[in-house]
Amino acid sequence: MSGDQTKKEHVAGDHSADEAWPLFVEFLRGKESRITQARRIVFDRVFARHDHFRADDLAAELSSGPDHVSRGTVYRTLDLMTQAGFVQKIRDQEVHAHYEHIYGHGRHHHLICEDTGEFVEFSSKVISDEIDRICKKHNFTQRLHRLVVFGTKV
Amino acid sequence: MSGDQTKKEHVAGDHSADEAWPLFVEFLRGKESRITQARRIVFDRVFARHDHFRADDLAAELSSGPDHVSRGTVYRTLDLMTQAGFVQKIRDQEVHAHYEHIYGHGRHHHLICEDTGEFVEFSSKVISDEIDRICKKHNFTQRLHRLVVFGTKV
DNA sequence: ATTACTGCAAAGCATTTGCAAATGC
DNA sequence: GCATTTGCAAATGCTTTGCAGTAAT
Repeated sequence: MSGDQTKKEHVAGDHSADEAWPLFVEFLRGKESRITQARRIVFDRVFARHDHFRADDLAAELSSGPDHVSRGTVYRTLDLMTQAGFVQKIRDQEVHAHYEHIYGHGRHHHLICEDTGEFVEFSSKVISDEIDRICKKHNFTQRLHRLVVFGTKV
Repeated sequence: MSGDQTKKEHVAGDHSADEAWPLFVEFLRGKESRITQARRIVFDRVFARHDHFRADDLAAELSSGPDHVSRGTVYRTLDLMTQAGFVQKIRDQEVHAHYEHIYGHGRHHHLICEDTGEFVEFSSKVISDEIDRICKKHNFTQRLHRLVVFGTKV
């Protein structure tokens, strides 16, 4: 294992949720939204996990047991937490699979404007070389990579 | 408009489909699969488009009219074309949204092993700097970027 | 008390699948 | 003629939503 691989060793009763919670409270107050039990439960569970997770899994996890929170509320809370910047949705914008034909195209990447939906394609040898280097370092055989930049065209 | 933005000026009766078709035929033969009308229609339509498209849109487009092909067949053909390397699915692997909490985490990217599902996180200043440079060049204000590398861990 | 939030179950929606009929070989 | 593929419609699986009841302010 390569030394710089991000390690995530956290104890179960991680207290980062406790640290972060007041910030979420502030965020909710700012939106005239309420501080509820269900939101606290979801918030804690998100911070108890230190991996990527699916909204669906979290919802399933919380659908039974003492800290019961319904599916709908889990999704709604996750959305709030995303707005507040506590979680990131790994696949924002792209709700469904998109395709493009690549015959005769070079591999390229996209700048996607969140206002208009326009996109600009670009490619960069600097980036592909760097990715090659990183893969080599991690003994990883690359099949393809994908880079998307979200923002706004000024 | 920036000069190097990829322009895609193609005439309607683009002939790249005709050029590429024999290769697809070869691919299908190699799999003992059949060369059918429906496949040809989908193939042509994909090449007639020069933008990103959704499988669903294409299916809707082909669900009526003279060149009728059913939804199921569109999806199945798109899958074959992906295997054959004529199209790329912009969002492969990730069928549903994943989340991760980012409080206290630096922005990072992932190498995802397609065999085991394992992933390695990494970050690279070289890459973020290059992206900044490209955004600047295109007068683009970046909100976030996402980079994923698919492959196998050896 | 008022208003937002929750739980539930139903609706949505892209995608997949089963199966009888059609088509390619 | 036989096997694969198609079309259709039903099923799937995640996500969203409407609404009546519940909790927060």
